[in-house]
Amino acid sequence: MKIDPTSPDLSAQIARAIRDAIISGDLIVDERLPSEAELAEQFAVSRSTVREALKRLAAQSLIRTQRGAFGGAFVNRLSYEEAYGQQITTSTLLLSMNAVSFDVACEARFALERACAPLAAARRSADTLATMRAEIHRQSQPGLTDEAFCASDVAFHRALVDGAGNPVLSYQLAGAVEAMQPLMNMITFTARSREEIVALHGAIADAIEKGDGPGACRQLEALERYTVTLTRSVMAERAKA
Amino acid sequence: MKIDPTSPDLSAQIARAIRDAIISGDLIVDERLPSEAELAEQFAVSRSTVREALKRLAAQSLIRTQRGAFGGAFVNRLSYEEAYGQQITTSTLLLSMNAVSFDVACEARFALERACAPLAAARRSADTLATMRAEIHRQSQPGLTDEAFCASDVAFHRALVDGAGNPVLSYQLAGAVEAMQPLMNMITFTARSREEIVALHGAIADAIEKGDGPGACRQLEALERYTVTLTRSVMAERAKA
DNA sequence: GCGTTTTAAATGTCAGACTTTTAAATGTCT
DNA sequence: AGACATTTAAAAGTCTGACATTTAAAACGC
Repeated sequence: MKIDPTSPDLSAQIARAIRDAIISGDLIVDERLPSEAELAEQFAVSRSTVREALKRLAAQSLIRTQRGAFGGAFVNRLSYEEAYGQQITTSTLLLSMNAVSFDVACEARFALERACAPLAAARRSADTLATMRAEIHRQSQPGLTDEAFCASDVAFHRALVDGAGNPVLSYQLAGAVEAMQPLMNMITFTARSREEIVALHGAIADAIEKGDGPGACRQLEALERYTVTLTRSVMAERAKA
Repeated sequence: MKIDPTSPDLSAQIARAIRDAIISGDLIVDERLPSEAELAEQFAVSRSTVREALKRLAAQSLIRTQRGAFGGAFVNRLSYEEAYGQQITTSTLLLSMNAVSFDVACEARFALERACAPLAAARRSADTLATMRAEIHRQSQPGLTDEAFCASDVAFHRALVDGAGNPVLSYQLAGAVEAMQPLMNMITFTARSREEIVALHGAIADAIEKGDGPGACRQLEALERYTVTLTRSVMAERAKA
C-alpha cells in the first residue's frame, strides 16, 4: 500500500489502495480499518486527506463508519439492496446523459427480460404469480392515474425478473427496468392502449403459470413490438406539433 | 437544497442534495458548481465538509474537478467506460462478499448471454466475428497459460455481448462477465477440456456467422451445461481431498 | 453484584494557513 | 498591432490544530 506523495490526488490514491485491499481480500468483511489518525501516519498525510479517501469509499458502500470509542471504519458487506441502488442511479444517469435512444434502451430491456422468462417459467413461484396477477388487476382499474399505472407496470416486470429466482439477475436488471421508468412514462402518458398492455401482461402471466418459457418470450416480443410501434407513432405525432 | 445542520452526516446530506440536483437535471452536464468556499457559505458549513461531499460525488464519477483559476467542480458526463468500471467493481464485490454460489452466478451469466446471442446473430458484424475467431485461435495455442486462456475466454464472451451492438446491454453485462473471471479461473485451472471449450466457441461463432440465433443459444446452453458439470466434478474432487 | 459515573478513543466539524495550478489580465518588445 | 513574457487572482489540494459529540469500556459506589 504505497502512494506517490508528490501527485495532487492523494485521497484518490489512498482510496484506491484501500479498495484494492478489500477486493483482493486483504481486508475482509467487518474488519476494522486503522483509525483515521493511524492511517494518516501510515500514509504520511494529514487526517483530512485520509477522511476524504474514506468518504470516497463510503460513497461506494465499501465501508461504513461508527463513532465513539472502539468505533472506526469497517469493511462493509455489500448488500443486494445497496448494489441495486447504485445500479439504478448509474443506469439512470447513463440513459439521461448520453441521450440513449428509446429503441436501444427498449431492445436491451426486453432482451434481458426474455433471458429471465424461461427461468421464471421453470420455477413459477406462487409469490411471483400472485404479484403479477395483483398488478394486472390494479392496471385494469379505470380510475388509475398514469403515474400509478406506470409504477404498476414496473412492479409487474420486476416480479417477472425476480421470478427467475436468481438474485444476480435481479440485481443486474434492476437498473434496466427502473431506469427506464421515466422514458416509459413519456409513452404511457398517452393513455389509450391500457387494455392492450393488460392483455399482454395477462398472456405473460398465463405462460409463466403453465411453465411455458418460450410462450412467455413470444408474449414479451409482442409487448416489445407494441411498445416500439406506439413510441414511433407518439414521436411522429410530436414531431408534427 | 436544504440540509439539517444538527445531524452528524453533513457531507452525506450535501452530497445527496447535489446528486439530486444532477439527476433531476437542475445541474446539467459540464455545468460548473460554485467554488468550495461558496458552497461552504451556502450550506453554512466549513470547507472541509464541502470537500468531503464533493469527494463522495467524485467517487461516483458524478463530478470532476479542475484546479487553478476558473477551475472548480464540473458535472461529469458519465461515460460508458466509467459505468463499466463501476459495474465491474460492484459485481465483483457482490459475488465475493455474499458467497454467491457458482451455479447461481453461472445461470445468470448464461441467461444474459443468451439474451445477446439472437441480436448478435441478426447483426453479425465483421468486427465481432473477427474478434471471436482470433480468440478461438489463441485458445487453441498449446503453450497458453491458464490465466491467458481465461482472459481470452472472457474476451470471447465480451465479443459476443458487444456483438449485440447495444451499448446498454454491453454495459449491463460487463459486470456479469468480468466479475466471474476469478470464479472461472478456479475451474479452467484444471486444464483438461480446452478442446471441448474451443469446439463450443467455434460452434457459437459459426452460428453467429450464419445468423442463426437459436443455434447460438443452443450452443451456449451446451457450454453452460458443460461448465456446470465440470465445476461439480472439480468441487467433488476437492471435497474428497 | 448491579447500577452509575468517569474516561478515553474515535469520528464529525470547524477555522485558518499555506502550496500549487491555471488561465486570464497586464505589460513589454518588435 | 501583434506576439511574447510577466503578473496576478482564483481555485483546488494539503496541512495543522482545535473542539464537539458519541460510545463502549473501565472504574467506582452502593
